[in-house]
Amino acid sequence: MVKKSGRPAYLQIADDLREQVRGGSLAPGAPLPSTAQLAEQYDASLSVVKMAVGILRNEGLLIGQQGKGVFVRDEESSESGQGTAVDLVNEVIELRTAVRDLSERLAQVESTLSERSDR
Amino acid sequence: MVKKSGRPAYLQIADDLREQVRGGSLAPGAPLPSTAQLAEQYDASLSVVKMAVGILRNEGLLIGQQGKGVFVRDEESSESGQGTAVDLVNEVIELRTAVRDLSERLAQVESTLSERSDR
DNA sequence: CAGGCCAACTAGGTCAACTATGTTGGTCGC
DNA sequence: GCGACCAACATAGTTGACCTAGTTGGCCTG
Repeated sequence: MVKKSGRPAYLQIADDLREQVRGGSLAPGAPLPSTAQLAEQYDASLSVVKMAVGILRNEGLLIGQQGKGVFVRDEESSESGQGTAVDLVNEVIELRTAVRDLSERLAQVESTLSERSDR
Repeated sequence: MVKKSGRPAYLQIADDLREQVRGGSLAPGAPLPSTAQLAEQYDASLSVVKMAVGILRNEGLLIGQQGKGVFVRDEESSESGQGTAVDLVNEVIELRTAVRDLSERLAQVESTLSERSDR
């Protein structure tokens, strides 16, 4: 990261990675270099790399798996945070099923708890 | 931040602030407490507060002004592209984090229960 | 009184170190 | 061969420090 623009390093790295994903140079499902390797590659500290990855992880573009690595998200969506309406719809569908799942599991747990505490 | 959920502190703080904005307890244009005050208020380090603010800043919900403070985005301050869609996006983001949080807590409870019934 | 300087705040960025946790591969003893 | 163990590596989270830069208000000098 030698670019001397006023733009902070962690944003430059995030931009670069985002572009690599969009450009196909990092295919969906493919692993990124390790944090340490990226740090060396961009000539930045571990912290700024972790920040950059954190942003893209927050945007849903990357998925980090502890102990294994960071991977480009496959499946739908991608496209940066504030995406199209289609992304939003998909997100809502996901959330709806997630809520239904949670409700069922909660009911299960609750009944188990009340049974046990009753006696 | 004393909540003992598995959710990391910087996300809990981000969620809380996001909710305060949506709930109107932090009006558009209003300033947030200083970083140091927030850190004390949440009983967290400066770093995690800065991280939380950074996320919301990245989401466009907050606007930081160096030397002055951090303010809740004021409707049409800066373009921010989609206008009304931003509200929906924020709502979805909030729901997503809420679901993730609940999911983790449920998983915690479930594993505790199954452990206990094992013996 | 006016102007300028300075100290005390603010946010933002970067770095280094530590902990926790998960994955993987190799070695050692049986 | 197989299981237990262990070392090396990975992400993730947290903390504390240091530096930059903008803003504000008060104090002091001319």
